[in-house]
Amino acid sequence: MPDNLIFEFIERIGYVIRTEWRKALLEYDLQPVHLDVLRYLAACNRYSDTPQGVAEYLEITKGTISQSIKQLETKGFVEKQADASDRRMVHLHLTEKAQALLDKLTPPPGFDDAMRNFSGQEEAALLGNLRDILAQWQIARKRQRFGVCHTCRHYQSGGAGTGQCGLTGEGLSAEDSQKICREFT
Amino acid sequence: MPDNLIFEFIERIGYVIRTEWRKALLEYDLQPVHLDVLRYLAACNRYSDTPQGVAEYLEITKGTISQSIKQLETKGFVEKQADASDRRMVHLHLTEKAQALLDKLTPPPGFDDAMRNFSGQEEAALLGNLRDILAQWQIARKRQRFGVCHTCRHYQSGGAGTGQCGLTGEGLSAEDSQKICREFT
DNA sequence: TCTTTTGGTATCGATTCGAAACATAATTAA
DNA sequence: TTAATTATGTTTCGAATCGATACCAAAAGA
Repeated sequence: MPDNLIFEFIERIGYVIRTEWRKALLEYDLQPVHLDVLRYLAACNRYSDTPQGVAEYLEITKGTISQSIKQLETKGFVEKQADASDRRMVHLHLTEKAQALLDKLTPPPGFDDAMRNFSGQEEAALLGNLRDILAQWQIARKRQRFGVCHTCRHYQSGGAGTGQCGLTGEGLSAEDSQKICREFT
Repeated sequence: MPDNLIFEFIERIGYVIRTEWRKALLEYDLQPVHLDVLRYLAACNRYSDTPQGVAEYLEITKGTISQSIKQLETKGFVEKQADASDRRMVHLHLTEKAQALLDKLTPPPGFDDAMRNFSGQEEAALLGNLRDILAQWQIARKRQRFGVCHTCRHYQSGGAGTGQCGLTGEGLSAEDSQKICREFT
């Protein structure tokens, strides 16, 4: 059962990642879920930086995530900004304090050292395999899909990495195009 | 930053694993930590199937794990057995109900499908890489080491997969030798 | 206009988790 | 032997997660 072994190792490494994070977060008086939220906000685009977007990505109910965001706001890691056109919506922005925390904890202490013996070729192969597993699994799960903007069906290239979203009509910078979008199709 | 990308993918797959488990466990009225405990007990040997062993492996305080084990016992997934020689110690055994749950959830639904396109060669390479990362990281972390019995310094081979533990002097079956031990050195 | 949908918040109960205190048994030192 | 220390496990406390549910307000549709 080689499939099972691969699963076991990914799961165990994942567990160690969470353990390292949990211990590191104690100093900041934060819970694991808070880091998950911050990591998502750092990676998502401006259509997806709302409580609902966080809830869908983390597959947690919005009522629950509302509480976690409240904590993050109180502690100065997140700022809320009302949407200009839709008064129901709230956009969430990371503070510098949050960015510093992410820089420190991604990847967690020691992980990079563990990769030191890998060649560039091995890394590329490993990365490709992991990407495949995740992509195939996402398809099998048939869940709400999140994807990187510039690989979306709505994305219209405008050259030099910039583009336009066919769904909203808005222009997208090169940076925008690299981020995760909840409207991804 | 290819290291970072590899980390990101392992972390994300790990997150999806936990999400699938969390949803599946709702039906059984169990929390994620309960499955972690059951998985450890299924993999550890008779020197390590105690509350303390669980706590060390999961890197959670023993007071916390004591509560989780209480739940598992009440719900019929675990049975406690007093140690014959040390009256402080308690050994934890999985019930058939627990074994059935593990069989169903490991790996979680859909994961095997995601591996379908891999060749035997690719799988072997991937497995080797993951094994390396975990091993190197464990060394870098310098934490309490857990390891498979037959790779331990105390293990003395007796042929045909069986052996003897140089620490306790006890005989070890072929099955024992494949399990995780907290006395691993 | 009326209804439905969507985004967000608030509250409840069960549970996790770290921390600390505690009880008991085993081990070590005097 | 006796006393101090260490190890295993339980209990209790407070803060937080999480699912479930109800609720409010704004937007979208009929």
